[in-house]
Amino acid sequence: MKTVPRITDTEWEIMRVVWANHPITAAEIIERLAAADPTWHPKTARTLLARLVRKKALGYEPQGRVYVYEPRVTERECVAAASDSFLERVFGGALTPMLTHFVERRRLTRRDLDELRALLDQGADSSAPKTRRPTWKH
Amino acid sequence: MKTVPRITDTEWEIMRVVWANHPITAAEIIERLAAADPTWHPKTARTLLARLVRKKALGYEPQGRVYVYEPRVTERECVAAASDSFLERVFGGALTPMLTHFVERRRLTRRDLDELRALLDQGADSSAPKTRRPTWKH
DNA sequence: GCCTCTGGACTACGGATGTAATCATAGCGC
DNA sequence: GCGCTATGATTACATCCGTAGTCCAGAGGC
Repeated sequence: MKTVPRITDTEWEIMRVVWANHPITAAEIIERLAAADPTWHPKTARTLLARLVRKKALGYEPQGRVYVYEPRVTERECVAAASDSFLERVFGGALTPMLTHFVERRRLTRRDLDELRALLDQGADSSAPKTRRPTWKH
Repeated sequence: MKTVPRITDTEWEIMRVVWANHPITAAEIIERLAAADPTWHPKTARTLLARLVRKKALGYEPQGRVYVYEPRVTERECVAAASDSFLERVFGGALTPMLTHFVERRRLTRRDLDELRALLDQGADSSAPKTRRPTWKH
């Protein structure tokens, strides 16, 4: 099982841009970041790009005198890793309480609910390792 | 809206022990941590306790010559804050994709599924907020 | 050809984090 | 009474993170 590098808060913003637009130059990444949030400083973005390369979350290819970036980890992998880590940290690994928590926040539209119901129906037949029950009651 | 202090990975382990067992002394916290994971070093735990007090996540009361700790933030608050932050970071704030992701991992028992279905049904009755549409896209 | 500008490389720096060791002090066993 | 021990206080320290600034070399304008 491949281990993905740990992506930090701000790094996620960069990764999302790259995943959605690769191959992409630093200049364009910076432009898109700034479009979404004008407080992004170009230097900061470049530093983070370098760090992501060092972490092997991104790769690049010199193209003339600039670099063109590519993800070296998929969004799926990273989402899965971050999700596992979150689940473990906050819910002690217990999946159902976590889902319960989110569903209870009731910010779901009727359509969301239908969608999820359909998903649950599909999921009904799969083998399921039991999740660790949390010590606290929900 | 009260802002809860940011609880880090290892701090969560301590907080879970305190939430489940307060009021509780440092010695007992350390004992419980070590029981769950023998690699916990007492000194490390004490450092983290001090930090959690500084962050006002915990409070204490001298009881003879030892401290008795109490949470100063509820588990609910912290779970909600951590969940929001996770949702924002990894899913850009989009709730349904997040739920979809977890349900798709198919680690749910049939009973979990039933439970969730029941929850969804409840949610459907109680005002599906089509007026309070969130700003983020699904 | 020279100067400027841009893009990547390297440097900076305070605060957070994980992991612990050292210090000082107050009881407790003897 | 006195030293050992447990407990909280203080200190340590390498990394990581967010946020930039400085340095240097090549490309282009003129």
